[in-house]
Amino acid sequence: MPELPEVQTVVDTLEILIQNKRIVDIDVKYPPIIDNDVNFESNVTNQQFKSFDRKGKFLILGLNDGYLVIHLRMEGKFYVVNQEHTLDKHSHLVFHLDDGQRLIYHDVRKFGRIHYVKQLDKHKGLNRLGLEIWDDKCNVEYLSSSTKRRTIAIKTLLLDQSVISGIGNIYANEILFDSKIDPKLKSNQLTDLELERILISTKEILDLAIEQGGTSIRSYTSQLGVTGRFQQYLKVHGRDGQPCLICNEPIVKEQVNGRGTYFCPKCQKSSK
DNA sequence: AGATCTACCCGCACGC
DNA sequence: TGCGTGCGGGTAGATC
Repeated sequence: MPELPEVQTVVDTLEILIQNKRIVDIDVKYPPIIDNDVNFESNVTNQQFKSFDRKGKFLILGLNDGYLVIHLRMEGKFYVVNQEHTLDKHSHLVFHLDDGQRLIYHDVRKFGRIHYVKQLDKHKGLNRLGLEIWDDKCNVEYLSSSTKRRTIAIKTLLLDQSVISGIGNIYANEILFDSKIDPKLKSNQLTDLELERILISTKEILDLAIEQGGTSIRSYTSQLGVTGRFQQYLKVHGRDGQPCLICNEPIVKEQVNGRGTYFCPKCQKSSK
């Protein structure tokens, strides 16, 4: 499933494949993918792809006028294919490009959303995002301003995109294992030292994951022919029942706020 | 008002 | 083989 590093991979790949290509026609095969009203096709047709960015897990494709703000959610992906390519039933949106190729939005579970906006500050989801981990302002003071008066589990807080943007379930599990913190610990019980460890682990893990092209789990590949290699670095996610790589204690899986949570009960034991 | 919780979207994978 | 259920990112709306 695409998380921040996968989205970055998609951005980088699309920039190479469709930079300056013009959209000559659009087929919307499954309209709920499009968040806009009926004007989507007329707003977007005849525009070129000019810029390629990411904010949190949102993909931002800049056009001559306005932007496509895209969230791939669980299984959204893009393919660039030629005219002969046969579309399967999960291809929901087709951009016909001026070089004869087609940009396909493919999403088995139809969870992804694509929104056209004239200005980026008009997009609700983007406006809600907190700082990126690489932002100089994303320090212990910033994080503790969120944690100190909140009682939700620290793992739930890490998944809150309005605090630090871009951390998904896989990485939240990996970050807390790396920083040896109990995922169920209440946010307001963490010390500044522990918050500092979280920030360091988050940066290290996301940097490595981006370098490795993201994580491919289940069916997800960011682009035909591109497969993430981060899965081989996963230390706890999906390893329930298997020995902890540090202490050999079996990794435990529990639900925390409805999300699958993997941790080592020994290494990540809370003293509180 | 702000924090937290719950339901919802959807289709595949899995287990009985 | 077939049916029920778990899964999950973001958001809307309910509830505390």
